[in-house]
Amino acid sequence: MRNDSRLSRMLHVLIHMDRHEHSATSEMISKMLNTNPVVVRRTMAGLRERGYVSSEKGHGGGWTLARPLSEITLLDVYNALGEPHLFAIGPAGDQPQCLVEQAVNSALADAMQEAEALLLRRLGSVTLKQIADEFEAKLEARSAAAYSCAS
Amino acid sequence: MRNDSRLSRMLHVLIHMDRHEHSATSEMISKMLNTNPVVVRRTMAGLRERGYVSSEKGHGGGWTLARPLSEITLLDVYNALGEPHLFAIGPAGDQPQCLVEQAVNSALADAMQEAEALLLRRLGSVTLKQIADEFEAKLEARSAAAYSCAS
DNA sequence: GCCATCTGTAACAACACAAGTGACATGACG
DNA sequence: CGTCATGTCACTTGTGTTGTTACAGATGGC
Repeated sequence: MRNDSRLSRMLHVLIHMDRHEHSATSEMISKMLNTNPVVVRRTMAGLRERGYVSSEKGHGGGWTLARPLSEITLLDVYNALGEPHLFAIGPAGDQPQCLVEQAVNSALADAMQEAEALLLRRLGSVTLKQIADEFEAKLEARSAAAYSCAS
Repeated sequence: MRNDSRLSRMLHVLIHMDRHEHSATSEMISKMLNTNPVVVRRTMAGLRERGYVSSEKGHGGGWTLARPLSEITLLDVYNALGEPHLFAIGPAGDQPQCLVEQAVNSALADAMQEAEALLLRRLGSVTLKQIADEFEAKLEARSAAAYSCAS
C-alpha cells in the first residue's frame, strides 16, 4: 500500500462506467479494480455526494454516471474524495516556538504550496473526457480486440 | 506521524549546528528536535555519507558541519535522506494491462511529474544559508518588537 | 589498562492511514 | 416474501516513519 490510489481508481472506474452506459454493481466495479465491493462503495460515496454518480439499491441497482465525462475534471474527483493529503513529506512540529524551525517550515511550506497549486491547477484543467479520448486513440492504435479490463 | 518530517528536521538541525560552531552530540540534537538520539543518528547517517556533516566517536565527539550552509541546498539534504517519497497519492496498479488504467495513470503521472519537478527545482534553488539569514531577520524583528512593547 | 563518553546498528513496539474483509441492516424490485 | 444491491460498522492487514531499548565499537582522559 505504498500510495493512496483512490484518485487513480476512481478515474479508472468513471471512464469505464461511461463506456458501458449501464449501471454497474459494486461487485462488477470491484473486479474491475481488483479489489473489494466494500472498498468501492466506501470510496464512491464521496462522488455520490457531489453528484457525479448516483447509486440505486435493490434489483437492477448499482452505480451510474450522473454527469458527462466532459463536465468532470480530475480536480473534481480529488475534491470529492475529501482532498486527501497530496504530500508524503511535511513540516516538523517538534518545537513550534523555535524561530529556526519556523523559518525552515516556512521555506518548505512555500515550495510545497507552489507545487501543490501547480498540481491542483493541472488536475483542474483535465477532464475525464480528455483521458477517455486518449484511451480511444490508444485503442485504435493497437487496432486490437485488446481487452478493456474485465469487460 | 502524519508526514515524513525528516527533511524539515535535518534543515532545522543543520542551521543550529552552524550557529553553535561546536560539535553537538546526538543527545543534544535529540532534545533540539524533541526526539530520540537514535533517531538523530539514523537520520543524519545519510548526511554524513554525503559529506555535509561529520561525526566523531568517543570523548568530546559528536556532529559537526563539514560544509558552509551556503553550499548546501534543500535539495542536497533531500537527496542525502535517500529521496523519500514526495507524494502520498499515486497510480493504481491493479490492472496493468487495462488501457483505461494506463491512460489514467499516464495523465496522473504527467501532472505529478510536473509538480515534482517544480518542487525539486525549488528545493535546489534555496540554500540553508538563505533560511538562516531569514531566521536572523526574524530574530531582530522580534527583539525590536519586544523593545517597542516594553516602552 | 580502565572507564566514561559517544557513535553505529540491530531489533522491536507504537502509531497513522489506506486497503481488505466479514457481518448485517435497509431499501427496491419481481 | 425472497433476492439483489447499497450503506455502514467493526475489525484486520500492510507499510512506512518514529520511538525506544540494548549492545558493540571507537576515542580520549585518568
